[in-house]
Amino acid sequence: MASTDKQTEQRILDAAHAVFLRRGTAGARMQEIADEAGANKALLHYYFRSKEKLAEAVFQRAARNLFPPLVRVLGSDASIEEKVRGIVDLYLETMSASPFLPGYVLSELNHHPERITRLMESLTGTPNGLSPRLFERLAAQIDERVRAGTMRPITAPEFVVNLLSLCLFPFAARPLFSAAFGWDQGGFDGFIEERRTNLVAFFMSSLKV
Amino acid sequence: MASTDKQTEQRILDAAHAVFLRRGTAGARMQEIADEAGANKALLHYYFRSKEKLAEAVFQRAARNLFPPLVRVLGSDASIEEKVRGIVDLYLETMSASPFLPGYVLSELNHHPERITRLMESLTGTPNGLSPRLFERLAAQIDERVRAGTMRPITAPEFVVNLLSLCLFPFAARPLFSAAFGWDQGGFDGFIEERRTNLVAFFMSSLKV
DNA sequence: TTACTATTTGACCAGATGGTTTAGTCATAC
DNA sequence: GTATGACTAAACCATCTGGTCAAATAGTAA
Repeated sequence: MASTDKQTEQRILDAAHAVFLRRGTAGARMQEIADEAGANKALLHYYFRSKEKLAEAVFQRAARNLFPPLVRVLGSDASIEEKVRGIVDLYLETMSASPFLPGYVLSELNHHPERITRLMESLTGTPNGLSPRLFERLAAQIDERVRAGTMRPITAPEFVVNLLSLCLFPFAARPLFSAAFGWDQGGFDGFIEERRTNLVAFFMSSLKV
Repeated sequence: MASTDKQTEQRILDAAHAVFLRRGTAGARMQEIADEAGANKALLHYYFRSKEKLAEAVFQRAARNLFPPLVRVLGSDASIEEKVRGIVDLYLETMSASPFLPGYVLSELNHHPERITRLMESLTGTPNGLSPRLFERLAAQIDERVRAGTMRPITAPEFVVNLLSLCLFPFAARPLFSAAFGWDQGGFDGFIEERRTNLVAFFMSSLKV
């Protein structure tokens, strides 16, 4: 129709994104994606050769949406407080817009470990699985404060794991928490909204000596 | 052969548990479950009518493994410190034994929200979706300390969400973290082992005024 | 217009999958 | 010995699913 080139491919990718996220890769059906894209099933294969290729494209896109900003913030020259606030803001904002993202990405990484290699490469830039470089700056900042006696000792991985856990888990477990605390959509949104300030306070407080 | 009644049914359930957890419900195949159970595909339908029923059974079993202990600890008369330590120990221990559990349960809850109702009922005992009762005791304990000025203000839901996030997320995101920090199996295990003490300290520290 | 390419479609296919059935084996109980 | 219930093996079925193809439909340059 009116859709030329990239228009259609993008439309398909968007539809695939939506369907894969809500059904999971194995549970997603090409037909449903086609319907959601307002397109023909054959057209999906015209642009992406197979379901697997399409899934890969969606995953890469989702991962690119999720991790590079994190690496950027952690590797920056901002202070620890700024980094914490930056990451909390980043994730609570992003995930509010697409709440299925964390669960989807984690599930994919569990079921397709081979994707992790490529993912890490695209994050570090280097083909090797070198990781420490990513958190070097952060580790140095922590070390500095610990030596100065203004922060409880904590390793960089522990720092990152804790922060990401606190940011992402509530979204991955959203149906559970919503049921447990009797939240509707608004209730959950309210919780997240408050969390933008509460979480920073909680996390920074945990670092005090 | 030598296996009577429950023996076999249990064997099938175990196999289904393993397969569903590592493939996800949609990705699991009845044939694979049969193979893993050392049984016939027809036998699966002999004990459980359909894949859906089998999946339901596995989920209920997984959930019963995951949540009731939590409710028990949180509702007990133990002090806040004891509760935190209890939950950390409980989850880091349990999840080390079956690392796919958190990801599986979260994924299921996202894809089959209708199961939550039944789950909550079995947790509270009541058919109604009443939640506050579960955390009443905890809320009172927190309130008490906040009034006494020995604890930063925090709501009971926030408390629970944070604690669960810190306990469960590392397992759900284990492939990611392992790749990011260059951990092999032993590296991850070591991290979790240290976490048993670190996490309690981290969490309690975050509650200080 | 014509010719050529990119895009789009509907019909179709082969294999996989959940599920059923049939026929029969093997203990154990009666 | 025979009836019963657990179990197996294999064939079978209806449906679903990913994937293909030839034909149709723009779109565009000559």
